Amino acid sequence: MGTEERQLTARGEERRRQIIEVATRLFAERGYHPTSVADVVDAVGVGKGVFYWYFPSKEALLAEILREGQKGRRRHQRDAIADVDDPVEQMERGIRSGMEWMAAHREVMTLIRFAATEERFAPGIRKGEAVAARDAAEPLARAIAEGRVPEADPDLLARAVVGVTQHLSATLIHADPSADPTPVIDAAVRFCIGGILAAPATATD
Amino acid sequence: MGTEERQLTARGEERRRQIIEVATRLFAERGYHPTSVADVVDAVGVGKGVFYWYFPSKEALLAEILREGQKGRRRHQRDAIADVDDPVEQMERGIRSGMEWMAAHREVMTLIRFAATEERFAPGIRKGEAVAARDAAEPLARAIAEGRVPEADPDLLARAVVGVTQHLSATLIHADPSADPTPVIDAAVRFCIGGILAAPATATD
Amino acid sequence: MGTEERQLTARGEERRRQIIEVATRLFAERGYHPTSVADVVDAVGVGKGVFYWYFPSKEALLAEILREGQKGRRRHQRDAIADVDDPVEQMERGIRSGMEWMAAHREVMTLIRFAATEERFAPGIRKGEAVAARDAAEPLARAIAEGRVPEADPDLLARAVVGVTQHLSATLIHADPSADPTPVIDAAVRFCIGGILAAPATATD
Amino acid sequence: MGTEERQLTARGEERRRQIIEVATRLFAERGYHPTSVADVVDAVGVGKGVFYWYFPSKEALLAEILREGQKGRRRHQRDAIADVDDPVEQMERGIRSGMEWMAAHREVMTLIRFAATEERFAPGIRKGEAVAARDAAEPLARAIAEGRVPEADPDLLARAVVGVTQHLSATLIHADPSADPTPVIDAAVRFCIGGILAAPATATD
DNA sequence: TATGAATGAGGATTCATTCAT
DNA sequence: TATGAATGAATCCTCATTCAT
Repeated sequence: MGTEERQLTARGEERRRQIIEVATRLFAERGYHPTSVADVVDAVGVGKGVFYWYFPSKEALLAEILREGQKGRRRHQRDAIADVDDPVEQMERGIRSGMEWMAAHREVMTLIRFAATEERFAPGIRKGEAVAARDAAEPLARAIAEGRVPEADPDLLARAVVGVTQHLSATLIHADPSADPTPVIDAAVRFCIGGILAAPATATD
Repeated sequence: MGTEERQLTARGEERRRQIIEVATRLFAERGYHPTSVADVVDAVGVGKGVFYWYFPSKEALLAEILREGQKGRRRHQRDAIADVDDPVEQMERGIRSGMEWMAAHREVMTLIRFAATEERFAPGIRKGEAVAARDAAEPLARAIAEGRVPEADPDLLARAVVGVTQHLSATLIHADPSADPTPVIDAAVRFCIGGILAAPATATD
Repeated sequence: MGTEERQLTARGEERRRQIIEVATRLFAERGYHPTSVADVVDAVGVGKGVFYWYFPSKEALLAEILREGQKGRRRHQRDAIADVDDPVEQMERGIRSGMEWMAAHREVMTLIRFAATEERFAPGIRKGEAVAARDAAEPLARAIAEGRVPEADPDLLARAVVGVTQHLSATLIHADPSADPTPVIDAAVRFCIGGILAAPATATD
Repeated sequence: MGTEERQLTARGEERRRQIIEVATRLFAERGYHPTSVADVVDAVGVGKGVFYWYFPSKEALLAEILREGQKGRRRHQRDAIADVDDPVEQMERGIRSGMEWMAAHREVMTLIRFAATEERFAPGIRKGEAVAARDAAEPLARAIAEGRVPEADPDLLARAVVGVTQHLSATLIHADPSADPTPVIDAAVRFCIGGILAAPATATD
């Protein structure tokens, strides 16, 4: 009976969640590798075996955290633009909601950024990023088709936006979690929309 | 006699450099933690003692790689704008040269991004980033003062630029090192300049 | 209440038997130590508690399998010679029936051979072997007394027979369970009878 | 640098041998699985890492012991019949020398018998046994061709001989290592030669 | 009877670092 | 300078067994 298909009771489900939360915090604080399984179970206050009752390996736990994180971020962003039609407003809302999510989940974001640098986890991250870029590229493509945004590669623009939002989150917002992130988010939106609307270089010549 | 102040012969200097290069590659490929000192010395083809002759610890080696990397990037960027006066052109040249450097040093960039996620190395990275942001903020501040760029926090704009360039490097340029990075760099420049020039939100109201 | 004296219902008896059979198979296939109690209960499709309801420990389960196996083999052999008086024919029938039993219980035989090599279980195996040797030695002693077999140590001859039959079972018959074991058994009988009837060394001088 | 191709110094070679010897003893005494690597290195009086300097794994160490053992037994047997031409005398000498080797290496023999019962090691053992059977079958085939031994499958006869010698070694000789094994060996030779010379069943009819 | 959950000692293995030569 | 060898703490993981329900 593998760990995967195990049917958990309510109590079990709670334990599992607890481990995920504690591990997310510790991994983000001390790093994935420097944090041992023993650290995690000690922090949870259970025996070592419990970990392996719920997860097949430390690696699988991180993979799950990453998967959940990327899924959560995507859902949050989708919900934020669900009731909007205008593609430019969708873009703005997407940027804003993405940053809000990151501000609220800075630990998961740290792990995602870590995972992107380690070949064992990078493929999963890249896939999630590709999905996110596709999500963001859709309104962009529409806006371009409508002539409201200059012709450009929507995937590239989407990735540029991700770069801005992720980096500002990581360096400015996460640096002081108690501060109000709104000004940074506003600035990020402005910057991104400006970047997207930038007339293509050729047009300037 | 500590490792730090050791006076190396020419041959020693070469060995040291060789270790740094091999380690940079291995750390970037497999991850810092998953790569053992044994892996490094085996790849270099020397005994373990050699490693500890040149570096006091594995951690110190990574720290050195990071330091060198950040220094190199800064120098490259400075050189690129040395003979330019116009702040807007400085910004553009800075963006461009920064991305060129990243394209040519993707292994070091991977390590920098990793190091930013691990508390042991993060302070050094943050310091380097702050310096980079200050460097970039200087022409920005000048441009703002000259009225050529709308009023905004130069540090924030600089960081947004770093986010764009770093992310596009990591996801688009590094993904296919054999492809010509110029189009991506051009688009990044356009995006960033557009973002910088974006009229402040207040102006839109 | 110890596990030993537990009074089992018919269903309980069946469960117990099922565990023994599954465990015998798994132990023989993967080895006793590499097979975990979890493997056994998973294969049976029950929870872990069930195991410890029927057996006090994994070790006790193996001991029981071994005891049952040795008892079964002995009974089978005894039944086979019950209605024969001639000691030489008894010997032949004993060899034949012993090999038949081994062919039909190769998993148990694997466990017996394993147990003989591990000090925790070896004493039990040795005792069983001594009994088997005594069983076989009895007709031998009679045949020697009757002058139909040259003077020799009956216990040693009995053990030689066990060696032949067990090894041929393990290497030739178990190697291809679908093949007809009769030719091998015939040859074993011939070899053993020949060995038993061999004139003592002294006679050759 | 894998453990395999490591070039050892004289001191290293000695260490390696020491580990093999201590492990052989402990594995045979307590069983392979119940003996931990820690037990081995403690008995040798070295740190835990030493083990993995010389062997890639506990399993590899056992495999090596088995390989060496089978090679040693074969060499011993070959040497014993090197200067003999007569196939019947070769058979006798082979049986005798095989048992002498087993008497002198009862620990290795215990491990071989254990390994034959565990699927991870069994293939190697079976291969070794096939070789041994082929070795023994050669003089047998010759004797049959010369009409000095009745027609029979030489491989089967060879395996019967192995069964006799191995079992008598394990149960009678190893039981009391201080006793003189000669009488048992003599009896084994007599039994085996008798078995080999036994007229085929068909001839009796 | 039965199960899911928990325990925690123990096991194999790794690895940064040191040391004798 | 350089190497092979050694160290031993630390790591991930397993597993026999127990327990609450």
